[in-house]
Amino acid sequence: MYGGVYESVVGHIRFETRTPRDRWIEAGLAALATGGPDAVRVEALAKRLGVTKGGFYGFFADRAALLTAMLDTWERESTDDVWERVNREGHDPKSLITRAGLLTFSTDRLLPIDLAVRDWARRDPAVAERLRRVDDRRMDLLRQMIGTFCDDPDEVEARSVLAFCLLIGEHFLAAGHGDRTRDQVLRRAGDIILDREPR
Amino acid sequence: MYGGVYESVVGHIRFETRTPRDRWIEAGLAALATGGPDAVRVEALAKRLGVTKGGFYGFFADRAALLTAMLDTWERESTDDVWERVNREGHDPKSLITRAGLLTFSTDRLLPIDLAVRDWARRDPAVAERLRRVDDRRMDLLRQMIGTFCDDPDEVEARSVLAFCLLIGEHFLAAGHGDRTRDQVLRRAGDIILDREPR
DNA sequence: GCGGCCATGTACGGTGGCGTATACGAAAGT
DNA sequence: ACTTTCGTATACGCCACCGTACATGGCCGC
Repeated sequence: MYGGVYESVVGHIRFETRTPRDRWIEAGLAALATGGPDAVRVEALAKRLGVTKGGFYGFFADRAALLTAMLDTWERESTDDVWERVNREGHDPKSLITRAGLLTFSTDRLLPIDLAVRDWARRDPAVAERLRRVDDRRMDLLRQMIGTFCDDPDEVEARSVLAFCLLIGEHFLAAGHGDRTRDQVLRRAGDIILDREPR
Repeated sequence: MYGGVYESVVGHIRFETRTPRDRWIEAGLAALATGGPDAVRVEALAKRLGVTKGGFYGFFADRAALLTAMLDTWERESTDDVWERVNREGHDPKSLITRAGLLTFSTDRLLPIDLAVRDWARRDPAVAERLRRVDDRRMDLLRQMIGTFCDDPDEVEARSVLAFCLLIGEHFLAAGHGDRTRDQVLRRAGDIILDREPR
């Protein structure tokens, strides 16, 4: 029982692959997002992909290699995402922060992975280093935008951290807000960070 | 080779216990803090405690029962901690927030557990419900204190969430701050949240 | 100091996951 | 068509962990 066939290219040789390397990585990231690093299990991914683990070890030396590859693509996609966000939306700094999804953290795909990686980074120094690279880029973006309407560099840094922590912490905060929506509260919090009149 | 003996009391009967229930829970929380829920493994805890798992199943029906008991004590200690923090330190709201360790999140013991529980809650609804109870209490405290110098209830809510997210998010943020210390930036961020002049 | 109690040690079966070895089978080239 | 190639299925040994059954040996009250 052999499934469909997908194309891959290595060097100049074109050959077919039923479940290419990328699909393993994709499944791995999905598992990471749902259940953390410990949920990334070769045999479980195989089952989810409708195959056995037979082909896995042709692409990866072992489970650790998959985890590394997953982090590679996550890091790349995440930084690309930051870049794309800046170019896609206009250049008005404040609206860029809120509208471009810096307050909603854009993609639904990357967000759960991001949160999982953050927790993972607390235990694995190698992951922490990658996360730091990604976070540094995002912070640069925030500093740049907040710097357009705030002169004191210390204050820029403080407001940037505030923005970032709000974006992250929101997803780890379980409390309710009475009659208000989480979104309402977040918008108002954004007004404070951006030193803007509430609408 | 039998180790030391600890006392326990159930009903009116006093008996000895070498590794009482509490010690299993304690070890479980330590493992949770270090490696997440998946790291809480009966045999690993036993090894860490210098015993075998023989006695474990006298205290707990199974691994799940331990996890529940762990969450019980965590929830109790966490809410007690909030209470104690209010009473221990003075009653000046702003200094209470920063000094009482709401900006340092007090105990070194509870913090790592707290962070682990937060990630855990994203996957387990039962954990999420417990976390919500704890967070609601903390948010109440924040609202109360911030309400002493801020009248607009919407703004109180926003600033409270901002404070909370800063406390949590800080530990999930990997970015650096150039020359500045994380603490310096946090203090300045606190100034913004508390609408206070920077010192 | 004797007997019982009870936490612990020991041993076991079952499960699930990792990584390896080998056979199979569909394409693609010749 | 025959062969090569390469992903996949299958089967295996290994190990870690769960939960159970039973043996063991300190404390305790007597």
